[in-house]
Amino acid sequence: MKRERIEDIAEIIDKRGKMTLEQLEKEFPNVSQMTLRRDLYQLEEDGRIIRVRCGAMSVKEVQKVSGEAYVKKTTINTDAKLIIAQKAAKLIEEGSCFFLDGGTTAMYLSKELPDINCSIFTNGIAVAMELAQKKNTQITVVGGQLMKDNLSTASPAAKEYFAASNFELAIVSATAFTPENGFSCNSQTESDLLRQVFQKARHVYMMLDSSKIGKINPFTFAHIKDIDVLISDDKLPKEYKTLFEENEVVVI
Amino acid sequence: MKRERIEDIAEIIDKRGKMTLEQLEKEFPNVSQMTLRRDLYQLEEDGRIIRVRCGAMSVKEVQKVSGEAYVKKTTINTDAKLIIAQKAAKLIEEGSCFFLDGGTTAMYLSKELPDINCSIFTNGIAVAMELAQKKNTQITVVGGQLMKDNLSTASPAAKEYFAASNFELAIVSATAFTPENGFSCNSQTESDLLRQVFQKARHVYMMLDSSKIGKINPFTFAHIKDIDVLISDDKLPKEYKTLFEENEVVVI
DNA sequence: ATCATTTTGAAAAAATTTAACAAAAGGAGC
DNA sequence: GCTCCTTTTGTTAAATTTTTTCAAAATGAT
Repeated sequence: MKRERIEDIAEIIDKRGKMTLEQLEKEFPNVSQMTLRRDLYQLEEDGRIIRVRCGAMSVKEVQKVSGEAYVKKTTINTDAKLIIAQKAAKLIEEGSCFFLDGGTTAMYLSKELPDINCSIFTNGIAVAMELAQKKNTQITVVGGQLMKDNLSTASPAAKEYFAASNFELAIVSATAFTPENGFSCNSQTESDLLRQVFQKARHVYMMLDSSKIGKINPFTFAHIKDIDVLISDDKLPKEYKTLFEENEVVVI
Repeated sequence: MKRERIEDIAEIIDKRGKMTLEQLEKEFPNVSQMTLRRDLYQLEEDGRIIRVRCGAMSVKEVQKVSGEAYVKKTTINTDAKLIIAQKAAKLIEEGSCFFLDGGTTAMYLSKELPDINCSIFTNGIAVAMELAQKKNTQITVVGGQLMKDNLSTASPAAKEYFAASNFELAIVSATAFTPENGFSCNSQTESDLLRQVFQKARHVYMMLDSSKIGKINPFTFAHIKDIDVLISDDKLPKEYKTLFEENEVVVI
């Protein structure tokens, strides 16, 4: 019972790389915080995790990123992004073929994604590296100039790039959304790339965490009517939900 | 002053593996605890340490503790690769524009490369991530299918890809070399990509650690006459050195 | 030399972590 | 099944660490 729980904790920390105590409490609602703390202590003794402020991180995670630079994960709206990623992961079918952007939410999705046979196009190199750990996925990186802030690539040559590629689904996220300005991001080439992607894809799933609503970024790449499914978190305001639904967007 | 202190802190933490704030205060008696905290925060952002309760620990240390999976790969002839990388780093000039492959040696080079203004094309996503840390480099990722074993991309569409790109220098490494079979690797698309690169580049620097000499891989992408400079380690046999020099290759 | 920006220090405020002890749960032996 | 003993767990309070805040000092550019 105890042993089992500790195993579960280790596993979940390995998978997510990092867990706050708060998150662990949500995962294990029937034990107290103190018990979880004691479990973490033991896992630290076993050398499987490193306890940090507010939680713990996986030793494996640190080792994994050893080749590259270990980049601190952004903690902004972590929970929301995770929830969205988990929802999105459930929508991916074995054998499918889709485009995934290079954002933070996509990073979470990469981790949550089961190791199924599927083919993924991405413009995020961190996403690509994460996906590379899976055995059954086929990954294609869209080349182009690297934007250091989000580790994504974008290139005006995307059009030629996609000429011989096919994917029926695009899963992307925006950095800002308003009903008037639609979905926007802060890079023109990225915006262009996404437009190309949308032309190719038959279906578009938009991952949008609620903190992005009401914000505007310089480059709009899509409007409500361009997407088929909106994946968001619990805090999505009702009026937005109905707005999307009125436009025939499935809100999850 | 600040930068220097942060460097010192990083060094001492790397050296000892772990430092409490209390210990750091003794090491740096003329700054306040708060300053040290802020320094640690920054080092964490840079990915060099992990802050834990009461202090911080070195990321390197964590990797050492039980890091066999990834480290295994990188310890084969590590010294040789580092030496080669350091030699290569000295050859890079400010403002230059070059192609760098995605191999392990290139990874070392990325780390050794000074943060100078230059433009780099690469097909290695781990290399790209490493380079992304530098402020002054411009990075372009060559897209294509991702090979999970070496985290490199390659695509038959490379030709079109390079159509509008220019670089005068290519810095690559081979996984095998014999005088008869030339430089070879074990992926056909990678081999094709490198041939394209060689057509574009005016000069080619080959990084070859001595352990690769005498080995043959399935796909040859270059011969002695195709390269201009050979960067190797101390264990390069003399007969090979003269062989290269006879073919007008500069051996470093 | 002056102004703006960055860095630093001190103390208060806000956490999180540890400690302590009692209650509950398991388990061995009869 | 029951008792005793050990292990595990939960609650609360105490200790400690971390973060925040704001003003002073240092730095650097014009």
